Amino acid sequence: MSFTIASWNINSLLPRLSVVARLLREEHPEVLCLQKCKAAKGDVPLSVFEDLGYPHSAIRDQGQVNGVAIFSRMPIVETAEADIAGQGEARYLFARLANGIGIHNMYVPAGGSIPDASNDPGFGKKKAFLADARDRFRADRPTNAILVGDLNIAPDQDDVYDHALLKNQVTHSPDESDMLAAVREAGDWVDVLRKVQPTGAMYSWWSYRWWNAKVPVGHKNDKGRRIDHIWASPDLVVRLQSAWVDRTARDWKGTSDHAPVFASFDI
DNA sequence: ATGGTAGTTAAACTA
Repeated sequence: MSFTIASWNINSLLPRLSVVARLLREEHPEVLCLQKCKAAKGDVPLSVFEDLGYPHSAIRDQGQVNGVAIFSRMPIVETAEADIAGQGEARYLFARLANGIGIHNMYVPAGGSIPDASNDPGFGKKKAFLADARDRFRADRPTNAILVGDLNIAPDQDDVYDHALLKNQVTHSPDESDMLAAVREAGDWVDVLRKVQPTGAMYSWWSYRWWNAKVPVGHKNDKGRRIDHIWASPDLVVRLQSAWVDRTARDWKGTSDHAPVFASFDI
């Protein structure tokens, strides 16, 4: 049996219900994790997802900001929230599926505009979030688990279109890349997108300002960054079939500035 | 490419 999970920073769910529906109809993953829903829980039309074959859901909202959600074909048997770093924001949601797999859906703070906590409190908030996430996984090592989300960090050289330019910018600075590695190592997580494609350009986000659909992957004007991630615990990595970015969804009319990322497992 | 676009919301703010 193949189990496919998708993750997408949807950049406001309500104006993008039609693109979400298109993704689910075309790719029909078992689970879809969303970040940045920016919708109050009561405003999410669950019937739309039911009609698409996703009757099970878990939503963590924060009014019209942040917000994460999990939609599933199979029942969700357990959910948990965590207030990471005590920031009081809706950026993390856990769900255990009926097949036993635990899903960690995470939306790391973007981190301001200067990659230095003493000059930008936004970057300090990002670092505090990552430090707490690291400590939580160190204390409770995940098994039979998948972590997905917009982690707002492109850690490797090949995760950005211009390493020399971006190494001094938020999303690709050495400081935050090191902290992301610490989170991953604390949980013994494996980056499955890079397991499938260890080197070479791979991006998941392009600014609305700089997106150019005509530019091929890895071209110098393909101004993307791989900030959306899928990690798996070692016991699931041995079941990994494939992992990919659906870059075509970035071309759709009225879509998010992120592309959805996928991983499939032989369960 | 120190400009540019999009969403929420009604003037800036975040991304």
